Amino acid sequence: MMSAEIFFITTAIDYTNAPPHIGHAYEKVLADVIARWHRDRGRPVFFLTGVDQHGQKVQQSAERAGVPPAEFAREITAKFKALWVKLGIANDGWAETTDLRHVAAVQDVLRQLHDQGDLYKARHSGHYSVRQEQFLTDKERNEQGEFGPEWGEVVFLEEENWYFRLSKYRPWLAEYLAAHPEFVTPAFRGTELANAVAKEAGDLCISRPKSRLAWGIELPFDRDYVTYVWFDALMNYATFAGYRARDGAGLPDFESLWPCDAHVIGKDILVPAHGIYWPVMLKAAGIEAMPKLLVHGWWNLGGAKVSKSAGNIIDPDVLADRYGTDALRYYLMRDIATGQDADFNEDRLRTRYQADLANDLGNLVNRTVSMAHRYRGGVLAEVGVTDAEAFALRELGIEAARNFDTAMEDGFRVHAALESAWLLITAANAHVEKSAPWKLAKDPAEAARLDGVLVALVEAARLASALVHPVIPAAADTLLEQLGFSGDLSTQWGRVRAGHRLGQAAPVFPRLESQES
RNA sequence: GCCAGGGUAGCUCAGCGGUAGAGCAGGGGACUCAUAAGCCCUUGGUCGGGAGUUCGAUUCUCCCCCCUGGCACCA
Repeated sequence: MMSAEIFFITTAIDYTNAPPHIGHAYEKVLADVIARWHRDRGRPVFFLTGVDQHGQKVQQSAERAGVPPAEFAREITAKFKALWVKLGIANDGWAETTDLRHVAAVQDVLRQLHDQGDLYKARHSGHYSVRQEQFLTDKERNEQGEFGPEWGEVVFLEEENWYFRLSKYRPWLAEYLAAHPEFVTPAFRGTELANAVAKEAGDLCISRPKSRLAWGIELPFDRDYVTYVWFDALMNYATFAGYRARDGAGLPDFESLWPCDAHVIGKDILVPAHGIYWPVMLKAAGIEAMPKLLVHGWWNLGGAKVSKSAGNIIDPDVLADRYGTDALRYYLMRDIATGQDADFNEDRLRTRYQADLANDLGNLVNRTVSMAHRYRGGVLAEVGVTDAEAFALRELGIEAARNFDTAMEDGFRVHAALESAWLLITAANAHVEKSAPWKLAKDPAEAARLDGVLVALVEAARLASALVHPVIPAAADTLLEQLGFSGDLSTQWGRVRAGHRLGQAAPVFPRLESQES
């Protein structure tokens, strides 16, 4: 009953019409880092991610590939799952929208909304592109007022569809946003959303006739239709958290998870999907507790948006192979301010790896472990803080740990958190130079001081490793193992006990070969 | 067009009311435990332009200029 509140975090589910790129990877790593950070601090976490498998583009891509949509979606899904394993994404739940448990819950919600009068059927007529399979609006007309050749054959079509009474809930949403500035992080995205809500009008079309799109969840009250995108995709955050799940379905207990503490999404799907449709859907379904959104920016390439059509896709799988999972995770977290855009640059990745991971952190641990072995046979004496410099390092370590957590709590500013960890790492490296253990080792009268220096360095290296663990989990585990603190993720200073034995030193971040890649 | 973000050292970017910051790159130095890593010192900026508020503005307000997005189912 009084168990610690579970931190529930999700990512957008990825669309299975094409393989993953760097943007997908960034989002999952960001969510994973936040999840791991909570776990490392002892808070229970439920981390949900997954794939969106239905819809028109999947159906089209499948047709082009000459396979059934289910099979096509399954193949792409496998690529996503494999990449998440490779990148160390430690999700607790996995959402696939073709999952029958999801389908049943979605249909149940649709049935309720239908019963309570929130859905209605209406006839729409207009210009329709056969090639793009969508209705066109005046926005698609060119300067001459015509639909361009990119739309192919355009016909006038009349079609009946089901609509959700979004407009009915708009006043409620506007009020909710005004009263809950914490709904969206960062704040400026909240402003953007509020502006959009003020302009939003009309209802939401939520169906497609099966004659036009068969690959979707059937409307339980009108079997000629499937539900289109929103109720299918957005509901995943609730259905895979156990919403309306049957006993024994193998899903979590919804009551203990909801509301979601962070829906990690890209800036492109805040308005209108997650910022408008999603809260209104929840409200209509009778869920009062609203989730929170964490909206991240994009990785651009040379200032240009990454897109398939521009042909500048960056393959995270290749990067992970080339530099290692942790190096890629570190770069993705360090070189972007959460919420902002950044420019992806492989040279920067290499520089970050070399300077930060190999030279600063890796070398700190390596030289520390090495000296402990060389001067003390790998066993430390228990020594309190003996001199002013060691005391200053300890103070700095305590401050770094505090600042790390503050940065994470305050808008999930991972880049700032890492910066504070690196202040400690840099200070520890400086401490080596200032105390010059190699000199102390030559003077038996300085034995106690040498003990103190080694203890302080091990403490600092251990604390730094524990702090960065959420970002570079595998490497941090190895660093801690070398320091003789396997699995100790405490962010307290003062873990060394008398007789503490260190592991063996070995470079955790080998220098990059000078190469053109 | 509307809305938003960005314009800060050669490069990539933090900061956002109180004498301009980091990393990388460049220059110099002392050292040797270590992945020839690390440490110390250092060159370098009228913080896009203009006006205003203020004792004081890179930081707030207004105007303008450039770039990038969102407003259309691409993280």
